[in-house]
Formats: sequence, C-alpha cells, structure tokens
Amino acid sequence: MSKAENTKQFIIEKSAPIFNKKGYAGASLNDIIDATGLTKGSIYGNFENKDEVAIAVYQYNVKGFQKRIGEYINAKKTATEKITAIAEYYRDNWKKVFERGGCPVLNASIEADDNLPFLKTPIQNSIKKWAESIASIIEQGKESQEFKKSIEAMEYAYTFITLIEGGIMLAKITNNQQHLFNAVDRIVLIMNEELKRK
Amino acid sequence: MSKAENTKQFIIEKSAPIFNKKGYAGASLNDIIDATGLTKGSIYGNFENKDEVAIAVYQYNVKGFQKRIGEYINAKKTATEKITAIAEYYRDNWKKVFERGGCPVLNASIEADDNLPFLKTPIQNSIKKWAESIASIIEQGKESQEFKKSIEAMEYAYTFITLIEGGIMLAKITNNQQHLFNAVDRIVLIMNEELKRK
DNA sequence: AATAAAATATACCGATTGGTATATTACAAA
DNA sequence: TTTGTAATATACCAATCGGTATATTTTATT
Repeated sequence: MSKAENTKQFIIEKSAPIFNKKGYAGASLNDIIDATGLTKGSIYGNFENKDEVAIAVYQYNVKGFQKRIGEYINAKKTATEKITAIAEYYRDNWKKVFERGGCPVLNASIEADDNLPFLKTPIQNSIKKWAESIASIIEQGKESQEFKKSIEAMEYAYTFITLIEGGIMLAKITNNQQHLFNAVDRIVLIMNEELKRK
Repeated sequence: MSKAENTKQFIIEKSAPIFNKKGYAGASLNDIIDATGLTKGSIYGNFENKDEVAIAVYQYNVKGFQKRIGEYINAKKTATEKITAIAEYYRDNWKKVFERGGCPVLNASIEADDNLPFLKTPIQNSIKKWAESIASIIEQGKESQEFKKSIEAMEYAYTFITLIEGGIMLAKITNNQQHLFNAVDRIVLIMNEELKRK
C-alpha cells in the first residue's frame, strides 16, 4: 500500500465512528481533522470532498459489520445453525454495535433517503447484498432438507433485516437491549415455525 | 389563540416536514425562514432556540401521526379489528407517510440516540406512549376473550413497533413499499397465531 | 385617537462550514 | 546526494451557521 493509500485508509477508520454517530450532516471536517490529527490539506489530498469520505466510510462500516457477523455464521455448518448464529451475534455483540453508533445501514438509510442522494445507491446495494447473503443460507437449508422447498428465501431475508433494524432502533433509543433480543429471537422462531420441515 | 400562539403553531407546521426530511442537523434556520416566509426575529421571538423548535416540531409530528392512525383504530370495535387496522393504516397511507419524510419517531430516534440528548426524553416518552396504546388494545382483547390471558401485552406491542419501524426504513430506502406491507402483514399473522384464543 | 405592549423585521455578531491555492515536507529514484 | 514527485501542512476564501440587540410595526386597551 502506498503512503497515500495508507493515509486514506487511516482517515476512513478514524472517521468511521464519527459519521456513524453524528450522521453525515452532523459530522464536520473539523471532526475528521480532530479524529485523525491530520490537516485539511491532507484530507482533501486523499478525497475529493466530504461526500467521498462519507461514501468510503459507509462502505468501511458495512464491510466491518459483514466481516464480524460473517465469522459467526461461517463458524456454523447447517442452515439452521447459521440463522441462529445471526441472533447469537446480536446477543453477544449488541454493546459493541451500540458503542459504534448502531447499525450503519440503518443510520445511513434514515438520513439519506430524503436527503443524501449520493449515498442512496451504495446503501441500496449493501442492503441487497445483505439480503442475498441471508437468502443464500435459506437456499442452503432448502437443499439440505432443513427448510421447506416452497419458502421464498428473499422475502424471509428482508423480514429478518426488518426485525434486526427495528430492534436496534428501539433498543438503542430506549436503552433497553431486550427489544433487540426479542427481535432476533423472533427470527429464530420464524425459522422454526415457518422455514423448517416438520 | 393569541397572535403569537398562532405564529408559533404556523412555524411548527411549516417546519415539520423540513425537520422530518432533513433531520435536526440538516434543517437550518434559513430553511425555516424560507418555509414560513417569516424572519429570524419572528422565529426567535416565538422560540428560545433551534432546539425548542425541533422539540415542538417532533411533538407535532408525533401527535399528527397518532391522530391519523387513531382514527383508523377507533373506527373499529374489537381488538382483533383494531390490530388489523394498524396494518390497514400503513397499507392505505404509506405514500403520504413517505412524502412527509417517514416515521418521525424512527427518524428522530436514529439521529438523537448518539447525538441530540435534548430530544431523547421526548422520543422515549412518545415511544412508551405508543407501546402502551397498542398494549391497551391487546389488554382489551384479553378481557373480551379474543386473546389469550397469558399474553404479555407490552412485549407484543414493542414487537409490532419493531416491525413497523424496520419495515418503513427498508421500504423507504429501497423504494419498495412491499417491505412495509410484509412487516404489517406479519403483525396480523402474529396476532392470529399467538394472541388469539383457539 | 393615544398609548402601552406584544409581535415581527432588520441588521448585525463571532464562529464554523466546506473548499481551495499555495507552501512545505517526506520520500523514492537516479 | 541530488532531484522530481507525491503527500501533507498552512493560510486563506466566501458562505452559512445559530444567535442577539435593536428598530419597526401591529395589536389591544383605554
């Protein structure tokens, strides 16, 4: 990695929690400067403008999340265990997730949908990718005879995301992680009651 | 209503969609000035500062939502019908909700939880109130023998809110209202499968 | 109609915003 | 070790930010 690429990565990593906590409009260049210890010239030498930083930070945040939950999922073999691992991930890591400012997908979605067109496409793509990765687990379950063949994998994937995001929002604002636990428990319940072959 | 009270209300109404779309950090005083046609002096003659406007606008947005969904719910008699009316409300009004910038509770929650302490208490109170109003419907259903006596009303109320908020977020950012429909359909499904006496 | 008070408008404030042009420093190749 | 270039720092910009002090207008009371 070149020095510039290194600095670029450094800026992204240091700015990541700022954008996720304060939002795009709330995160100022001075915040980035303070967090990195760099100067304005260095920021703008590595990024065209604030939008570019925001996009890079969003991608970084999502990638980090994918990696962390992916480790949970990939440690399991069966589809049943993998879906259960999603719930386990949030049970084990809700605190760290909250400390980082919550789910980057949720945060960016709420701010961007009416206001930040340049962020919408990256967000939409990341959600689609996320849903597809859950759907592929469900498809695996169908092939392994764990789940019913008639199941619409993508529909259930989006339902799971709905529960996760709603649960995070509710748990975070009320300071009560139980709401998130209930949400992810329901994912497991839906799997057992609707996906599983009986 | 005095003239000042009138102006205050006028400012709130005109600023409401701005705050709900742009967020607190994104909505500037100039936005409020443009939307109202008033001047800075008039704004600050009726509100102490921007925070006060934001709080008043949030209360107004929530109150409006409560009124509109309340009309749907109060038009029904049985608890079963009332819960179903929640789903019907979003099916019928998703477009208007989206045009207003989405759910004010969701929007404000995401922005405030790490960033706007002055808004957290109003949000927490409105969520609690919302959950209690759903829970009271469930309690009504328990008394009328529609629902099982063993049901934890508040827990289900929060699950329904989780589904609604997650569904709105997903539908809005993907431009696909079906995600919201699936979420509210699941509320009805949960009612039929878990709340109802068999 | 005169007057007091309430409401709104005007004009300004310092601080901060995102961004740029230029100067300086660090680094790699010869 | 010199030299060209890449990377970072400094210094500045106009515009906008939230907020305030004061002037003006509108309204209600007598």
